[in-house]
Amino acid sequence: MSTKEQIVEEALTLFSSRGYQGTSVKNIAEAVGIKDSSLYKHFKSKKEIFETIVEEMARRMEAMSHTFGLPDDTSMEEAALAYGGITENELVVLSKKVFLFYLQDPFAGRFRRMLTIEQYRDKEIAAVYRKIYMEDSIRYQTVLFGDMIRQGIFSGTDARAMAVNFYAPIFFLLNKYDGGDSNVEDGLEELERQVREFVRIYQK
Amino acid sequence: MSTKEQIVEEALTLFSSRGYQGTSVKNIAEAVGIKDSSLYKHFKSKKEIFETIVEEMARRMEAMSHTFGLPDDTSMEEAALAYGGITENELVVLSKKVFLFYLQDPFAGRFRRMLTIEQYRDKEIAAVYRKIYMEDSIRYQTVLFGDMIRQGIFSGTDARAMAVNFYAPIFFLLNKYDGGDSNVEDGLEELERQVREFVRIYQK
DNA sequence: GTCTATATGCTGATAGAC
DNA sequence: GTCTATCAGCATATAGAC
Repeated sequence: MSTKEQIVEEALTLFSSRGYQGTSVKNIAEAVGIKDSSLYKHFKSKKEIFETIVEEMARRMEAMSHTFGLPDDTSMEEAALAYGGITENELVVLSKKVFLFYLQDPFAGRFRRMLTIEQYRDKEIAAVYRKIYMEDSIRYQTVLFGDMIRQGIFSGTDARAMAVNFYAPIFFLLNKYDGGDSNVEDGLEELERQVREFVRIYQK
Repeated sequence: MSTKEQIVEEALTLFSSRGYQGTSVKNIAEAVGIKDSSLYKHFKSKKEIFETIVEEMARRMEAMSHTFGLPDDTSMEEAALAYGGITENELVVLSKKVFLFYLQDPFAGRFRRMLTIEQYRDKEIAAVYRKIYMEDSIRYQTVLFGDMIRQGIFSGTDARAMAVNFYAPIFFLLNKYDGGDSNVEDGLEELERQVREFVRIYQK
């Protein structure tokens, strides 16, 4: 890994726990193992490091087919559009994948925490945060559940409300099991419970 | 309002948008209209201001009967325990009250934003955040929906999953309509939609 | 309880040697 | 592309006059 990549890496770790203002250029340089002055050969300012992180994440999200945030989110859509529909257990497995991705993916988890911290000081950051974790996710899943209602896999009259009922508990548990010493396995268990309740409610 | 109260007031406003580290003692003093050195006659350190805010909020939350966060949250419980049960419209009105309280209450809204920002840098803050906005809320509502299932107001097998299905969308929309220029009325509309869907799903 | 003055250290950033 | 040296500004906090 190049020094520039290391800087981005360590900066993201620090920004996601202490925040942008709570992290000094010296902190980042020390984590990388160079002097703070050397860091300016790679980035012209602290702000440029932050912007590079945001651009890098946008690039990675774009690389995934939809902004649901899944490396393989097409599997759900394919399942829904295919003959047999999606089973309850498939939905459980899929939800856990989304959950663990946003929580533990080496980049995505820290990035989400960073945006959570920084959203209130900058309108642009707030817009990015809402787009990724709220608007895009809900929009995509609304289409998905709309399809599944039409195919008779689920009952329901309001695909959007259904999408929120599916995604909001994931978002809620993500924020709950986000801290330092919280147990991820408890989170997965609670998530499974919610997904099974979701299926019980909406199944035909 | 005393100078000390003004300091707490202005500090909360600044902490909730720029964060603790992003706010200087001078910023706070300027907002109050005094010199930064004068501020130290009221608080011995910047950290003490922060701690005073947290204690003040804990005191206010305690003053309300339950940590659901409602000034008059008993109304729902009473309704549930009374003869007729709670109507759909009553649940909509109640949800909007909770939503607007956490979003716009002069103290609660800024306090929630402050904890959201500061949760990752300190385990104690994270614990307070989770207790207030997750554990207490869910625990209280689990009891509530358990009662309502027993009384035959709602169908359901898992009161806890039901509580999460009721509260998670509120939490999600709270975070969504939290930013600077987002429209609160849109949030209320979306909330009402979710509550009506909730009732549709769980009504007997 | 406000002010001015001051101490001390850290901040982001630059210049220039190697 | 790393280092040392240096800068001006701002941070938290204290001392002491009024």
